[in-house]
Amino acid sequence: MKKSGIVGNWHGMVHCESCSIHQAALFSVIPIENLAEMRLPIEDIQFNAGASIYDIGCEGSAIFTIRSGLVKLSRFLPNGSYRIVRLARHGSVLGLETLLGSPYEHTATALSPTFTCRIPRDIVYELALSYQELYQQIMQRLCDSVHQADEWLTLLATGSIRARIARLFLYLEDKPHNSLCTLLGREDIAAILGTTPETTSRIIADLKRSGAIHHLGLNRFRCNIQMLHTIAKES
Amino acid sequence: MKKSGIVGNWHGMVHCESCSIHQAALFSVIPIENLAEMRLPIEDIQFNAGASIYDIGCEGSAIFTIRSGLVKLSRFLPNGSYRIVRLARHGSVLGLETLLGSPYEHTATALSPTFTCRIPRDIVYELALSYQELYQQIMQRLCDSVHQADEWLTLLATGSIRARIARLFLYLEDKPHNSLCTLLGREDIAAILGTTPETTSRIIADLKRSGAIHHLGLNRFRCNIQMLHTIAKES
DNA sequence: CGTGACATTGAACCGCGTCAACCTCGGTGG
DNA sequence: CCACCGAGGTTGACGCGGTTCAATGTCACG
Repeated sequence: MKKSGIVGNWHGMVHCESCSIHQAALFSVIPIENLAEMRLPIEDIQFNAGASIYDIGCEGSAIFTIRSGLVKLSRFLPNGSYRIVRLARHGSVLGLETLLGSPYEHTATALSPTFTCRIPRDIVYELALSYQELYQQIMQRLCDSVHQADEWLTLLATGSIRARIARLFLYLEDKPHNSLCTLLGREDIAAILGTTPETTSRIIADLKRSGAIHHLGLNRFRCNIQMLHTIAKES
Repeated sequence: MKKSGIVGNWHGMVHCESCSIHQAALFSVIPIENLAEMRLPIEDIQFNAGASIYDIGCEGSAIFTIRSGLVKLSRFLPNGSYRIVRLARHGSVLGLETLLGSPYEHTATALSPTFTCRIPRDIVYELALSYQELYQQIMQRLCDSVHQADEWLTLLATGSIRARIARLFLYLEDKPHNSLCTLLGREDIAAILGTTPETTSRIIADLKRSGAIHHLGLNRFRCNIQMLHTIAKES
């Protein structure tokens, strides 16, 4: 899970035209043959678990596409506590606010080994001149972020902690591999739900006892979707 | 505060070129003389306090610019409770998700008499063809929404209810008319903060006693900004 | 003057935070 | 190879903050 390095590792320039997630990526609107001949200065950067991708308040000049991995976006309160406001995965784009001239609005931290493409802001501007559909793509991403944020608030910041944890399990469930779920560290869960690691731990133990989830080792769980849905509706 | 009608009242077509909030509006990027000759099918619609502007899940074909008034955007939970996820005021644009083909993602309800311009989606598409800067405008609005949502979560859904209420006062303060603040009904406040009307009422009474706020009648308050900031930092 | 919607207050209960002890497990060094 | 160590997870006891339910107060409006 965790290795030595804290900062991202540069791994050379990427070839968008042969990207594994091309069809899900921002530049999917650009014909592959054109991408191939453009030689864009897009870098492949990897982050170990725990590494920071960028920090809140920093003037950035690039966005990041996540090819694989899991990233948390956090914000801080005057009193020093913090809250995770979103998770980003495969296909997400981070730091879109820099396209509009704002500094980064979150601290982005890798939760698992994460592979990203760093795309300089100016490249996006340039491409948008020739490919107006790129605007649609960006608008779509922003719209998705708004939707995600609103759902986050209603699902994961409302009601009893028990219900929130059930909703988090359902939220994290790998839909393809049915009813399997990889959970985060207790402190991260607490920062998502607005509670404490202790309460989190207690309630998860409770869910295990009641049979709503089964521990498979190393934070992997098999979920009883039915029961979790019932609990999610409570309170 | 509340009159008879529940639905919006149609008040004729608007003249964008002479709009009171033109410089803050979506179409500010379009030269006034061009706006004048276009005769856009944009309607002026008013809503009384309590009236619904649109409902979550409905297929919409228009966005709304708020010329004046106050609007709450709500989402609902499986168990019937609901949460206010954002407030919109003078200059805000509602329903941008329809531009991307999604149904409305909130129920939008006027909290005070509200004057809006209803702009059909197709008009935006059309104008964007000639005025690409319009995309920047829309992206800016979306980005603002994301930022607002994230702040909402960290400020108004985190920490003790006492701290949240203090932050809400600071959030609602009319910056120009210093330290004055118009509060909402207790139930709406509760739906913003994720608590109950009773707790809200109790804590507001407490803040009055401690001198952090002074009641001026009909939900108007004069705030002691210093004290509120101190309380906002607690817990 | 009566009525209904909303705000306030009280009292009892309990969910959750807090603090502290203990356990578990993977990594490290002797 | 094993014993130790430290980080993170678990569990217990206790108290506070916030919910709940119910009664009462307040004000705008018919």
